[in-house]
Amino acid sequence: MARRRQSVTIKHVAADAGVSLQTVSRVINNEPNVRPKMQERVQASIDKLGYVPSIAAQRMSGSKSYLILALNDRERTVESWRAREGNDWVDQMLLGGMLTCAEHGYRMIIELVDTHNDHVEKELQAVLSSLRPDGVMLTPPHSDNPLIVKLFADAGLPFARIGSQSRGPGIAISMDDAGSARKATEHLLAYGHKRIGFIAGPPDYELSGWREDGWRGAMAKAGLGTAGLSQAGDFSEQSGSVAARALLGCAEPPTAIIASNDQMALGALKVAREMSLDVPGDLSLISFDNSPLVKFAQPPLTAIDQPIAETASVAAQAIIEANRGEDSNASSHIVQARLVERQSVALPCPARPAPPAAEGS
Amino acid sequence: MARRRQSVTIKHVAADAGVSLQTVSRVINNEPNVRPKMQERVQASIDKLGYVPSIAAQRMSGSKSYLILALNDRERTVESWRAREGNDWVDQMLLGGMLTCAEHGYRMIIELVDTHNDHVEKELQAVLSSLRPDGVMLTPPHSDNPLIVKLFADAGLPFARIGSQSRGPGIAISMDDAGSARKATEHLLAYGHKRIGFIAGPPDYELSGWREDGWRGAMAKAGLGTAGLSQAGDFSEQSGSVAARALLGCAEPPTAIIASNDQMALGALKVAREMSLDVPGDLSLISFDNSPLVKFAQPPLTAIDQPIAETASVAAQAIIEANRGEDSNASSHIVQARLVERQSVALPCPARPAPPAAEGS
DNA sequence: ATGAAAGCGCTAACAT
DNA sequence: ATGTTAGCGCTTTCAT
Repeated sequence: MARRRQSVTIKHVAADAGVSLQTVSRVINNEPNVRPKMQERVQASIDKLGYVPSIAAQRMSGSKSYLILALNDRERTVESWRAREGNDWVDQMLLGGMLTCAEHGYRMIIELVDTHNDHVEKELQAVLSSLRPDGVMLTPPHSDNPLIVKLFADAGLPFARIGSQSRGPGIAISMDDAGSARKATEHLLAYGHKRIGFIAGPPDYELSGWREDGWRGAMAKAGLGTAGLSQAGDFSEQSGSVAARALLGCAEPPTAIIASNDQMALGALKVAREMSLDVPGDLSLISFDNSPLVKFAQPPLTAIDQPIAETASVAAQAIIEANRGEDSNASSHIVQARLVERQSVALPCPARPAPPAAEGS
Repeated sequence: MARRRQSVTIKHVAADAGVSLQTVSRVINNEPNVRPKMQERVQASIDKLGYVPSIAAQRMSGSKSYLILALNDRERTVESWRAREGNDWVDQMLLGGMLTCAEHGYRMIIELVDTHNDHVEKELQAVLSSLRPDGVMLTPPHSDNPLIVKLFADAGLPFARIGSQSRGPGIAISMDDAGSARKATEHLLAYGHKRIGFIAGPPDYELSGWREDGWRGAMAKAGLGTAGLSQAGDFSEQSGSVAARALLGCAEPPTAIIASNDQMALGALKVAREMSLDVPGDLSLISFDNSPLVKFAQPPLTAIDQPIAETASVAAQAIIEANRGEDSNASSHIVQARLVERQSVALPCPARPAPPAAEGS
């Protein structure tokens, strides 16, 4: 029962082909100095015996581990899994990252890190020691964590910072946050909205700022003010509700709201319903991320799609290139996001027969 | 830039503690024959240097790899990821499997296998050779694939067959499919339904049969017939619609339907809407799986929750136990599923003030 | 263009 | 209870 079948090693291949281990190694790694005939003969043996090198052994002798780590925030990830609300960013990372890795013979391993813990560094160092990955993908909010970034930089390990635009070590990969927010704002502007509210994300996520900047920029360009039209949340539905209440409760409420993520948009939608505001009749709504959630909302929400899969794919490619020593001069990438139109945007309320306003018309 | 920081090895620890490599090794692995004093001294050095053994090296010298493979069907998984419809079984497997693995110092790696390929065996053999995992988790429809099962059995590798009840090598882990279907049926029965339709899954999934059996059993026990009340689908929404149309279009249509998965239930829901049948007013509906999808349906669907996370957790534990040589006498596990009540079940249509029936009252 | 030898970090088997 | 030796499967020197 315990007799584990001895698998075929480089020795078997060498013996079968009647060559030295070295030659087999050269063939495996596509190294020069092997005559086509040899190459062919060895390859035949490899195929015949079904030989596949052990990555443990490869790694041991100073070669690659063909492992790429994807670091996610433990608490946030586990919570999202438990909530079962259809948030699928891990799946999208797998879709983009794992498949791209596989294409190049790499493997992606998800690792959850506990940032609250004050031994983050130790924890990460431990993962590196035990797995010796060839590269790492950082996701927000780790992508801009100086401690973490420094650690990988010092380790001389290629790493990608997803959702980060800051300069510094590692490859920064972001979607065009400001541009996307601008796109959303312009979409609303085109519908004739003038008072467009914005629910921002928490300040420890850099992208919160970019998205807000994009909105502000588009408003300014249209000659519109933004005073009293911005509220910050923390990405939770709850906080979206609070922000929406503040926005909609003021003297001159917005006719449209852009929320920095789906959850907060859903929170805003709830508040609209409580206030008997029809979406999109009385209030237009655009959210960021486009997780499955918003497709099933009532009404389905128009959203900026965050291209997580593509981002992860680009990250994987960049890491693999770095591994090959191709010091890709591009140390930062931008992946474009697109606006997915659904049914939460319409002409602004005042443009249609509206209920009498509370005061001053 | 490329100067990869040399990480600390067992040698450094040994030198620092002034002992032999072996002693350090014994401490790491909690082996006997180390005096508490020594143990303490070595541990101090380990902590001080932040030493963590390299799993590559451990694996090389005949020890474990601390890697557990989770095999998923490539096509089905990728399709589900691309569809972005909130189907979260991969996340749930990670939630249950990965966290449990982590608790025991193991790591879970997701691997997608292409069953359509006729070299499945080669593909799997290659993964085994390259990764040398300590165990494998099989998911449907692989759990009952004789070729695959035989391969792992021959390799002497501990493996779990998730969603399988058949005897044979490996640890079979299933939710109580028949029991759950019975539970769903009884729930409907309790509401007074007599004609309860069933949309079965495709026959290549063994659980399709069990679920149908459970329904049939409960009906029989209640003295009710099932003739003309069953239709098979293939787990797609489309097939659910077809099945529902067949069921609802007959002379004596059911007042309630149980669908073997969420997608098919959604298909049935769509048909009900097309036929102007109110759910649950005119038709009660219960689905299987309880993916996020059904929470957001209109109305939210009552469903049997498939406890994927717990199942994966049990699988991981079983594999790890097998690794420890604890030949757990339990070669099969059953994880209970529960019924989540939402708003798609009500009294049967004829029991309430109903629109005049087509004929016979 | 090929092969032989040394060693990666660790543990199993054998001393002591 | 501790240390020594050999070897896991592979790649890197360094020969030839």
